[in-house]
Amino acid sequence: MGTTQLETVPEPKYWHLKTVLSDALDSEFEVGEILPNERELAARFGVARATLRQALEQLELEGRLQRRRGVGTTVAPPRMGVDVGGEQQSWPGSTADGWQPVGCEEAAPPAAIARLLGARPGEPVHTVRRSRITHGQTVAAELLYVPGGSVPGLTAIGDRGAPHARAVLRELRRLELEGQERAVELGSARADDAKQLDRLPGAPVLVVTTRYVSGGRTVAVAVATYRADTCRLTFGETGSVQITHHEESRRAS
Amino acid sequence: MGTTQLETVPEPKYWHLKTVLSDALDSEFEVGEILPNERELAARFGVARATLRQALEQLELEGRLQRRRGVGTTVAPPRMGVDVGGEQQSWPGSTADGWQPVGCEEAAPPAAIARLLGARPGEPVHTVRRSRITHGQTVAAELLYVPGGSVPGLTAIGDRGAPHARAVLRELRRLELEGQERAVELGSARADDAKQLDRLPGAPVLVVTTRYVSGGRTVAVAVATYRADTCRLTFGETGSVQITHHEESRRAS
DNA sequence: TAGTGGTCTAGACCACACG
DNA sequence: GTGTGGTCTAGACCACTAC
Repeated sequence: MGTTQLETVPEPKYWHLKTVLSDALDSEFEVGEILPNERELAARFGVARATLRQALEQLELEGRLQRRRGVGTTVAPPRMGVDVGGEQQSWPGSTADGWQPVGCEEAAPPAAIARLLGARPGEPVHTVRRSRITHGQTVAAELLYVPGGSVPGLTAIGDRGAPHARAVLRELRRLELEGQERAVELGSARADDAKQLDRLPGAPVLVVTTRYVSGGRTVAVAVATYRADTCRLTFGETGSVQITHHEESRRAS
Repeated sequence: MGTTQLETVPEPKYWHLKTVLSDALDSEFEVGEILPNERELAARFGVARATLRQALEQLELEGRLQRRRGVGTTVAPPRMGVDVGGEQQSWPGSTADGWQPVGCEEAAPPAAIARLLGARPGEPVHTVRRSRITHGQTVAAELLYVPGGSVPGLTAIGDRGAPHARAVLRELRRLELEGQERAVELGSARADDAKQLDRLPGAPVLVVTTRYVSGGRTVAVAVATYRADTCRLTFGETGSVQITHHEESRRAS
């Protein structure tokens, strides 16, 4: 990537730096390769470390880099496409799509969720925690809120374990699914989700909120947080859209 | 929000600060209200301005704040739900959903797009630029790539204006749409998109890539960048999912 | 123990909006 | 001009990983 000094340009240094690094990643580095450390890079480009970090942060946000404390900065592989079910309506857990229950507890959902579920604020509901694992990596952490009224077959209060989580999902599948609504937005990982995703708290995540409707009522709400750095959410029938935004950004000359 | 000094805690100051500010936003501020400036806030909390900014950046990423240079920091309204068509397959521009053509030019698409379209690298295609305006605000900027072969009705090379963009869309609608695939990922705004969205370059955006299929071939590819700070993408039939991640984060006590 | 990225400081100057 | 957020610097120390 050379020892190029940055010229005096009207655009921010970190922005220019990002471009230079991005090009270098394409031409001079392999996926998984480790970059020189931040102090070294900053010196090489003649900028303060904070400025360099601003460029690295953007590249990490775009999924080009992966940084791990105590280890170093490596070139990230292209984002993996993760299907989040565009067409077919289905209950969570009905297919082997990489989701696996982690645990379950009875807890009062956030006020907004309680409102959606038509539950009294503060009333505890089944709260199933799941992980989605793709290519050996945890790509999403989910909380599924199920009011007791949706799964009347369950009597005993949960034992907080994966078996009980599976029982809740099993009961849910007995209902006829009439429809579901989905929304995607940007968020930052809470401490618990971050731990599950092997990221630091505050890491950028894509939050997928799903509302399950049966019998004209909202019977469950799922909030899944996907790692924004490594995932591309796909909705198509085949999921074969193979463009990454990173490639799109490099306009042809 | 008081003059509380931060105690010595094991968690990062900016993270704690974010929590404090978030609570203050809920209880002591109205939407649109302007916050004290950064130097004032930093002094009030006894931290360096850079540390305070780290907290503000996160809150802006989550759509809680809006910062404008030369103006100040204001409390953002809840994110608006923007429908990106979950069920119905439709050509772009077929309904009055807020999209409006801005211009059109003949240009060589990025290599990845050319590959998808089955076009030779470097071969120019119709490139339609559109804006999506919702509630008076530009929420998305889109580039729609249409190879000449997909719209044989068009003869003359474009005049780079909105009329020609409309002509391309009109011709596209003559084809029978067989299917479409969609993907969503996190990106940062290029300079041109940022300008269209009234944001600074590098602002976080949700990139929606759509592949349109007709006659077994990919006849068009659209890359739409949505403002991640102000938008929640909805895919449901009615789009009535009203939870925001911000509300979800505040777990009930 | 050595080396990495993560956090934090106390300044400085710049670009932009508004009166 | 004045005040705002945006950029940048040159340090310091901390938390974590791996040897």
